[in-house]
Amino acid sequence: MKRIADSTVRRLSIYLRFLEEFEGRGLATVSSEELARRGGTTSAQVRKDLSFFGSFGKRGLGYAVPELATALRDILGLGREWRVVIIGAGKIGAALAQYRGFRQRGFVIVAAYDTNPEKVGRMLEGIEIRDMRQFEADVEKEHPEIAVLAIPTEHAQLILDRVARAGIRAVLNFAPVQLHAGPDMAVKTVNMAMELEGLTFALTNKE
Amino acid sequence: MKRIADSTVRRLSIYLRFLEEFEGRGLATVSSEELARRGGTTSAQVRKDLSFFGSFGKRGLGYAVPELATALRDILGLGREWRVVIIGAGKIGAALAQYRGFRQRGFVIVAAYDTNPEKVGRMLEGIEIRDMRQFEADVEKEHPEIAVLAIPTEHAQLILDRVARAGIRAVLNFAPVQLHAGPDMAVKTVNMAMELEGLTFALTNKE
DNA sequence: GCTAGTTTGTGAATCTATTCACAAGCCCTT
DNA sequence: AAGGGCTTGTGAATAGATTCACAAACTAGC
Repeated sequence: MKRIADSTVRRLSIYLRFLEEFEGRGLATVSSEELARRGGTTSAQVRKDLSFFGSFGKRGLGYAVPELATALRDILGLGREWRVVIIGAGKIGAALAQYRGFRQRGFVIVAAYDTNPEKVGRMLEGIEIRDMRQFEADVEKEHPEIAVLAIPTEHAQLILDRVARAGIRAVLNFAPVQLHAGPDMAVKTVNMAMELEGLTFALTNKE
Repeated sequence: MKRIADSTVRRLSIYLRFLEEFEGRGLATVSSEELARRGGTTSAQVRKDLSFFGSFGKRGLGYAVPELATALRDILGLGREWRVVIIGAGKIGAALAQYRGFRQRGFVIVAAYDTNPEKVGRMLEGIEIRDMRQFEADVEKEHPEIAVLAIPTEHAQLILDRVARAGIRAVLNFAPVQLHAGPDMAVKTVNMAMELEGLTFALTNKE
């Protein structure tokens, strides 16, 4: 398959969100124009994005809402459940563990891990906190597909390597550090400090 | 000033992080090649990024670490303190309130706001939780520059409008929704569900 | 079943970002 | 002070993403 740009995938997520809203309201069809307005882009962009994956619309009419939603869920891999482990049972881990957006989208958090013996054995928002030492054994048994790193910067690369060796191929990283991984890994970093710096840059260099 | 791409600003943040690490280790100079390797880009990209803002290096030698760090802090607007308010004293608000990366970078969280009377008056990680009803009056007195939205999706656009009307020009949004704001506003959205969807897309469409 | 009014799908054109490639400048050695 | 070895800064070339623009395909009204 032709390589799809990251920005395209992000927009597909956005479109899907609106489609689900429309689905809830019982709307039957939607035009690229309407999706574009809501998503802050252009109708040509919407059509181009969709055209990478097929022909979903009817000329003169638009897109059938439930069908397009299903198609997008398929494309994004959301037609199934994904098992997620959270590594790091601190405040960020807790915020993620209770985040409604995850379960809504089919992400099931199977466990949290920590090295702190004070925390191991307790619960984090209803999720069991396990000893990081049993991580590899658990992964072999339970086969989670995604790991979320909510740990201090200094351990992030080490833990990423462990996660990769254990066989998990997708990682969402919240440590404010650039991680390096092999080409078979999908790693996304959410760096809140960096986002804030984008804002201060904008404030500082305003016209 | 010529418009600078978002991706360029992100990379400047990354370079700055490495420079600060090098500064701590007492290294005097660094080459674009070295910065590129650490930051996962190319040396030409590093030099091009910096060239938008001036000439910071010495040919044959590289960049003086402390000087370049200072220059980048200046460019990114990090040479000063920024006052931040957190709106929403839930789990995400708590995670942000205690996030070390912020204070390290000169971001001072002056207050958190919530509408829940149970929470108002209590503390969130050492930060006072105030009634959202006093938000506008407080902003007029204290002039925070940045608002962080850690609130449910359904209120996000309404609160953004209030924040804008109160005179705050920069917003970091954690609600998983596309927000619309005037051109004088700088709004960044961190959408964790969307990042996860980028991962499931990668896992699903692997070669 | 014909016409008017829409809206898609997609090549071509444009715009933006990245990479190439090399002259110019600096340090160090001799 | 001259030559060799690096590394920057930057136009030119390339690659990538977005927008334009229009033929093709559909609906509805008559």
